[in-house]
Amino acid sequence: MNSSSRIDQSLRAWMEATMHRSMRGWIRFARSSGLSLPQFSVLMQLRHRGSFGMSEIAEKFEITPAAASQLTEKLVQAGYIERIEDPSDRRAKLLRLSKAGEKFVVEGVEERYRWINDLTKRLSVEEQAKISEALTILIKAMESLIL
Amino acid sequence: MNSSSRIDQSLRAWMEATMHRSMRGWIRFARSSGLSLPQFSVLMQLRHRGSFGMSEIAEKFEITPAAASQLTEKLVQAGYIERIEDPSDRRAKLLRLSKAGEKFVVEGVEERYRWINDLTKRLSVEEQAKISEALTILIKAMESLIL
DNA sequence: CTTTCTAGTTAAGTATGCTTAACTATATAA
DNA sequence: TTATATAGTTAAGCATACTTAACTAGAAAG
Repeated sequence: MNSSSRIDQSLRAWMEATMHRSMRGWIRFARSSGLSLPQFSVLMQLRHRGSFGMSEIAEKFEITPAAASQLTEKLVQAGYIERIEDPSDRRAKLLRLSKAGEKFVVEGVEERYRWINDLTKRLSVEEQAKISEALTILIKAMESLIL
Repeated sequence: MNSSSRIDQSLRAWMEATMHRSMRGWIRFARSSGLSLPQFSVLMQLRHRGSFGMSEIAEKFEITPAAASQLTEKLVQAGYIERIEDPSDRRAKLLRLSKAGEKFVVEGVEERYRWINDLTKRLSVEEQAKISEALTILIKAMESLIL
């Protein structure tokens, strides 16, 4: 079986190790800011992909449009996102991060990934170069995988 | 600021990409099996760390002992974990995966990481070697970071 | 032996994220 | 123009993960 090849093993081991750490930080940050995990996820998606329609939120998170509407409502109330009318279709709404939402998410990401700094500090310049190269390859392969 | 160095950027980009994909698969698998995300997380922890006491669950997930008890109860009912008396302290319970639980989690991990296969198939042998080497360095650094 | 502390359970109540159903408003098709 | 489909909202109800409080049982300390 291919799944037990050396590189697959390494990738899995790395992901196991980082996922735990990252998830914990993520959940903590969301909670400490008074947001639920789904709410925070919506903000992350918005940051990642720019603006979104309501129905795309519903689809992405596999919930009903009603739930999506309620979910985003709270984020609007909190001032993290703006819900504007789509000029090309007046039924539709476009959701996007507000200035405050942008700031909030960036801070969250910063906090979640602070440990990466501690990690890379322990590496020599040559090691860093090797890893950068490897990750660049991986990211490129990942992108082509999605398409 | 150090956080904008090349390697940190690569690591973040890679983690952003993989986290999204992995999380989605994780949530899907948990849901499709009728487990909540916290319940599935407990199973993952048990697999990762062997057996656990109830209070450790509570601590790990930052919930009350009462909640931990209720959480695990469902997993016992479902036959995924065994709750046995700690021989060294008869108040305490040791939680561990049952045979069925073990099988279930392994299948879940398999499903979650299937895409890694698709990814590595796209890489040349040299690329794979480079990445394996890089990841090995990372994993080692990660381990020393935890200590 | 008695007191106090610790591990876990149970029950009742709360919070909330989700669903369905009914609705408004706009777009599209006949 | 009328009919149908689509985007989103609102309200009511449900499921459930969580809390607190009261409890049992065993360990540790006096």
